[in-house]
Amino acid sequence: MSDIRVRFAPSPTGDLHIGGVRTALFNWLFAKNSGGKFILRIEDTDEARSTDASTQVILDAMKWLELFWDEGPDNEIAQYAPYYQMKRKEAGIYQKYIDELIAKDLAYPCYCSPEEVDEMRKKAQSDKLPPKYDGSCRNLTIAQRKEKEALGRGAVIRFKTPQDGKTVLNDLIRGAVEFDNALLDDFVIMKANGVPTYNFACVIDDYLMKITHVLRGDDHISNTPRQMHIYDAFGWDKPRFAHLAMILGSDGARLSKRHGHTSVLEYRKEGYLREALINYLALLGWSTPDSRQLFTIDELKKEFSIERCGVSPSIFDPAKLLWLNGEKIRSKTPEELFDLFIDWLKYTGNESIIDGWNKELLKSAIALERDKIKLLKDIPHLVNFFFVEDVAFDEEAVKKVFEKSKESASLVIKEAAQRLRAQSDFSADALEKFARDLAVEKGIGTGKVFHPIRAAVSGRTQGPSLFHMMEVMGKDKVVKRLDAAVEKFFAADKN
RNA sequence: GCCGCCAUCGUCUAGCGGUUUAGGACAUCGCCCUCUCAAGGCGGAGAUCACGGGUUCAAAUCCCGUUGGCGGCGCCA
Repeated sequence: MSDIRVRFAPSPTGDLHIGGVRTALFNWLFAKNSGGKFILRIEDTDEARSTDASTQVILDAMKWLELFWDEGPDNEIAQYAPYYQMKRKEAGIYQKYIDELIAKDLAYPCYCSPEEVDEMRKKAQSDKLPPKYDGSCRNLTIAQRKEKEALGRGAVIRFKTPQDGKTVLNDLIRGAVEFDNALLDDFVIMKANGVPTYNFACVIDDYLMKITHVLRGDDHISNTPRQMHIYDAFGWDKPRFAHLAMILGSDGARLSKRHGHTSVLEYRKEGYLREALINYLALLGWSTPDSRQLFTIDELKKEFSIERCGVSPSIFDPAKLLWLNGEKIRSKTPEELFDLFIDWLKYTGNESIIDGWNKELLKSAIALERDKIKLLKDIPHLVNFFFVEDVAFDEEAVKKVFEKSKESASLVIKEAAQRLRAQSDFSADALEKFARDLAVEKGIGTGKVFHPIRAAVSGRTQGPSLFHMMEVMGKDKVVKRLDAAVEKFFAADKN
């Protein structure tokens, strides 16, 4: 049993998106790989934007992907609970550490208004300096503070950031990254409303929850020196940091709505399998020396390592995800696929699609079409012709197969309708023999026999292997459909 | 503007100084298989390893610079 503890700490301000899941996945894989613990912590300190609905969506998405957490919401370990930062705030956890910092003179109240601070930053920027808070309130005397308070000015708490020297982050993925401390300002660690800011709450919680490795997107890399200073202020050991390269959209810009689906649940709705999404995401920023593509989730848990994570950003490629989904679908047994399809119908509220459909027939039909399924949502269209009362003939089938060679099509369908009535062996093999014999007997090509039968029975030019399809449909239905086709297209013909 | 990160086929990547005519996968194209559509098999095209300097007998691999992309610079996380 290792002592490794990692966490995924999303803020519930929207759906769980692709980048977020990738971070969650890598943390989870790392925990599983090392026998460590995976913790889920909800960072809901943005009161304006955080919503319960959003929290629920994140939890649901994690559960769908089966990225189960060892500790977190619904699985609270007393020693570390709660796992929601606002609840932790209410428990006074952060205030205690704020007080400690103030007592040590490592933090101080700042009475400047947001507008005033904004001015400072603008001025610094116009002087070609990094935009910084100017430290006005850094060395206020007690009397001066009282004076400001008397004026009714609310205060935030700022951290006294060291202004000398450099901070070196030894990133597990990137190596040493240096930051000049003079470029950092006294950032806010507690807002005027008493809620801690991200950079503070994150450190306190990671410390309290005994997080050993912080694996996160590299959009956090410049936050890291600030957080490191807080660890130092308390004299705490720091976790190891590892910053993952970002996932970008097709145009190289940050992944967003205009690149298509960004929410995990949208992928679920489309009929992607969790294995496909996980396998695909694992390949975005991680690889093995042999550049292998296909992994089961167990294999991923076994193979994953932070050392093999890449440093350069990657572009999200929907085409490859789609291919991977097909691969995963093909690796399922017909029973598994059937269950997956039923789950998908329930999830999307589309159960009525299969009303009246025979479940065994559906299972067989899915099995027949498996190689063609890219998304679970493809299934209804691929198999619905098995179940309809009257075959819907698509125009192409009628034109290409019935009208082009009307004479032979008519002959074939009429013969088939008549003879198959008496066919006792309705297995695919027997049916194929029947069709081939018919072709020889009438002196026409097998194509001219097979295609009309397919069109008559399914209404389409494309479909599963013809004779397996007929076997699965069964004699009654096949004969009935052949009769109907004769009636509809060839009734007037003499033969 | 300041700081940081990054830079190999269209895309994901392998490569960690010589074994490289830069390998694999997706996408794309062609052929084969074949009752259709897929799936599968085989093959093609696709990368002057962003550019420019070094270091070295030898560089995609190490160093510096340039350019470009991205990220951060909030009482957002």
